[in-house]
Amino acid sequence: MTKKTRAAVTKGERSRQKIVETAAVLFNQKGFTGCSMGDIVAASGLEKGTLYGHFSTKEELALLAFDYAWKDTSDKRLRNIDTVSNAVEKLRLHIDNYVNTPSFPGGCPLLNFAVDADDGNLALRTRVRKALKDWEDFLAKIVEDGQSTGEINPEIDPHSIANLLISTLEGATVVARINKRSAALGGAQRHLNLYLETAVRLRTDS
Amino acid sequence: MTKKTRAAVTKGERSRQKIVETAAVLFNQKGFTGCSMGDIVAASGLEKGTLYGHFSTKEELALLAFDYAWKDTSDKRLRNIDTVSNAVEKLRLHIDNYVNTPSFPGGCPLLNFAVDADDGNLALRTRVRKALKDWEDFLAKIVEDGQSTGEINPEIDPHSIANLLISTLEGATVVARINKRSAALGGAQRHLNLYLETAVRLRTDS
DNA sequence: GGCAAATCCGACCGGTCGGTAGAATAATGT
DNA sequence: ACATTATTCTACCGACCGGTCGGATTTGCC
Repeated sequence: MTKKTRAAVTKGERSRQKIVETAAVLFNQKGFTGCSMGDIVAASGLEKGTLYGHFSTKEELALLAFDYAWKDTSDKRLRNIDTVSNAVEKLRLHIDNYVNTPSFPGGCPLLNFAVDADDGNLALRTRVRKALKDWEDFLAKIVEDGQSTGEINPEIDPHSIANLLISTLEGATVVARINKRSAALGGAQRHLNLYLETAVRLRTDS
Repeated sequence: MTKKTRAAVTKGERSRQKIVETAAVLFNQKGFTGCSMGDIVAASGLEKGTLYGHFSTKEELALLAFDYAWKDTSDKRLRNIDTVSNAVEKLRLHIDNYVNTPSFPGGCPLLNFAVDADDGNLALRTRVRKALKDWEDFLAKIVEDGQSTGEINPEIDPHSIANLLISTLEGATVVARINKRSAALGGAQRHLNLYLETAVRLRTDS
């Protein structure tokens, strides 16, 4: 039963995971420069030497932390999207997930890391850019599929729609965070849904 | 000619101004925690003792720096708006100013300081919130005036429109910054202009 | 020119930063 | 049981952090 296969997970792997989870929250809340390795030590319960046993620099840890935070965020926003076949309905559900699902602690990681890493820190910026590209491509693909089935107006560029959805949602997130009220998010949702129905969805009659 | 009135500005005031200008750029580019007082010393040409002769803490300087950066940004976005009387035209011009005027070094200060200061730093957050409120009120006022003159659909809440414009523009700014391409800003402008014409402006005929 | 006030300089402070090294401990294969 | 390896802990490093302070220098006024 032991063989060469390990018992579930090794202890080091568990520590490693714990560090990434802790760092993801802290970096997302306080920013890369605003969060010290000491903060992560305090919050994780592990010791500094242990952290550097698993990751060689603060930046390397930040990259993994972003990946973790973004995967969590991304999964939430994509929930149940594969259960609806209608393209416009997929977009509406995505918007609803975005607006009504509690976010990763500290708010949208894409926003936080983007603003945090836009000066220098090339590796982190590249990671953020890829995350945005994946998101945009995912939405554009839905639109393209909708255009193929004749459900969506074929005259609109899929990437323009994707960009608009992302921009509006992220912007509303910024405003909502400043105001500490989610009104802006609700407004964005209403606006986008109306936009989808009036300009994106292809009218089959009238 | 000398009297008690000083010759233009005193030297201390010039230094003070230089410090604020330098700090505004640096804080906006690198963030509050990402920018050290040493950085400001190096960039301003003045010495540390001088900085603390004018400002007692880093945070106090950051408050003034934000005010400076925001005033500069705000002025640019409001350029020529008082020269047009039409409400929708004012909004369109504002959007155009936002999209096509080169921003303060480091990007929109509202965005940068908001993300930077959302953990702790109450004073700075309050400042940011007020800046957003002023902006929102300014746009809402234009909409209200437009409703009074019968130019704008009276059924839409002025603050909802203001919020939507701000959210969309700021979100496009985030996306554009990540991509290092302004495509998202152009897309946002086109979308908002269309929105203004189809849903905001009150049709007088048809 | 002289004098006081305003301004500036730069060495210095304790604390914290990211990062390191090696001893101590826990897990594993036989 | 034991040797080996994987993992963690503790103590420490030089650099830099925000902030201080007394002396040097400039400035405005008579």
